[in-house]
Amino acid sequence: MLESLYLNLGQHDALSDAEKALLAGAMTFERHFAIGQDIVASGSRPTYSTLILDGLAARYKVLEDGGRQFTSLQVPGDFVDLHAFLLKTMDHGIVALSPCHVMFADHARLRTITEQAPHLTRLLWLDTLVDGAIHREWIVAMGRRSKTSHLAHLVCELFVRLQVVQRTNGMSFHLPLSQAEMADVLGLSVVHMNRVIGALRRVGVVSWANHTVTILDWHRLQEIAEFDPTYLSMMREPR
Amino acid sequence: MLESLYLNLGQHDALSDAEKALLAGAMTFERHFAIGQDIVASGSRPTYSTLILDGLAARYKVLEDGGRQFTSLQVPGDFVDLHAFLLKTMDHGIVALSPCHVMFADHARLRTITEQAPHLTRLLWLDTLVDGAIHREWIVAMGRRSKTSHLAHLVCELFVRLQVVQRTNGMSFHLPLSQAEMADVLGLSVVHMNRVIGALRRVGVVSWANHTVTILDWHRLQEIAEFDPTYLSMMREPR
DNA sequence: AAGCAGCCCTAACAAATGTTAATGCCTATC
DNA sequence: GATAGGCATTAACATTTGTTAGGGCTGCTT
Repeated sequence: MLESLYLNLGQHDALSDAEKALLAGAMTFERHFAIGQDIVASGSRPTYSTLILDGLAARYKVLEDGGRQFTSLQVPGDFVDLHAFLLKTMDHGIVALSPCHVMFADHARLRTITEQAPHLTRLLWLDTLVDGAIHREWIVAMGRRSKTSHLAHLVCELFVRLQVVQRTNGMSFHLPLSQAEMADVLGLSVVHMNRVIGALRRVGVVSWANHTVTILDWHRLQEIAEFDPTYLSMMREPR
Repeated sequence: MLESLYLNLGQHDALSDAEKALLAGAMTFERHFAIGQDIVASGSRPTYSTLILDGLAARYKVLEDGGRQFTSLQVPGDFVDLHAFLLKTMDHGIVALSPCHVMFADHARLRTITEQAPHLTRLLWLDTLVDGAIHREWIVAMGRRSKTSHLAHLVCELFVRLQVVQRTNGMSFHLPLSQAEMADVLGLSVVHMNRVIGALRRVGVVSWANHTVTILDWHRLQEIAEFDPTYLSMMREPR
């Protein structure tokens, strides 16, 4: 059940059986969310953190004019709101972009982990640090990359992250976002999002249909994106 | 000497004298950096984390075409690279934007803190979580705010963060960035950065000269920015 | 005093991106 | 099988943003 979480945390450093048991012990009930449902509401003060077992979710903020911006995409094995364990108040919402199967980790039990399992605590901390590293990469992409490069970078990132938790199929993966939702990821208008996707298709590095992205030329895609996965810390080493 | 750090961490939750002593005990030597010098190099694997005692620094990435993007601004009391304690490899550089007085915290002693001081560990973790929250706010600003609003938001954020560590002077604060550097914060060209600053001046909410920003109309500035400081977690509560 | 470099600022024009609107293709529903 | 709604796509046009170039100011060096 928690295989994705073990794969996610375990990519950075070895995870002992005792630590896996501690994680399992922190879990409480499961739940399913339908597309478009809020998994966590902005402004709430959750007493548990949400682990994605299956599905795709996103953090987002909404502005007064109705504009929405996604600030992250969350894949299976991700805690979508582990930060709320210490930040306490959610300053953004989290929405299900596909049907989501999730499980909740009780904050009181997470606190016990911080008191009794320092190494596991560091791995959970690390998980939120990788989160931050991804945010920084997004900031760079939004500020200084061409839109095509930004999109290419996102495709690279998602492919690699999904591969870690075994959600890729050869060079393909499922990406259930509409172009309007993609526009809210990149910060573009829907029309321009369509142009940019078209551009990436036209150069022949990806095919993209029926919510399935297939990377046709990984080398060239990585080149367009200037993608360097260092920021994902996928190296297994003592932490 | 570590007053700024205590103010920074202490804004979120009470910091005991014992914890202050632990922090002080983790510190090693100090150093000064001149404007433009790299405090931490991209690609390095530091064995200590850098605390700003005084000055302004920034994280940045450089793209192949020479474009630079700042991903955060760091003020006194901030650890600029606390994340490197667990991420190990720096995927970005950190540069001094003003003369910087810094102090280094040894990673081995930070590890000891994670093993013996759970509450302090959570506060350090929290510090990096606020970092992430700021990143998310920047992503929203870059993606969905007008450039004027983005700049206004940045001014609000800096003012509030500097106020916590007592680096404001009434409604003014020192901002030693050239417009070219500001452009690398917002992801704009220098020319457009100049236009946007001019726009904010013209509406009369800030004055901005000699590297000093003065907020003339906080209420209206906050309105333009849609600034809500929740994400900075400035509420003192048990963590 | 002259010269130089860095920075702010502006103008004129080019390119990227947004807006509005329309079309066609699906699929779900009645 | 008719209809409506959601989505991808395109066109035409408006607005924002970037590029290139240059002027003026300041502080520093020679």
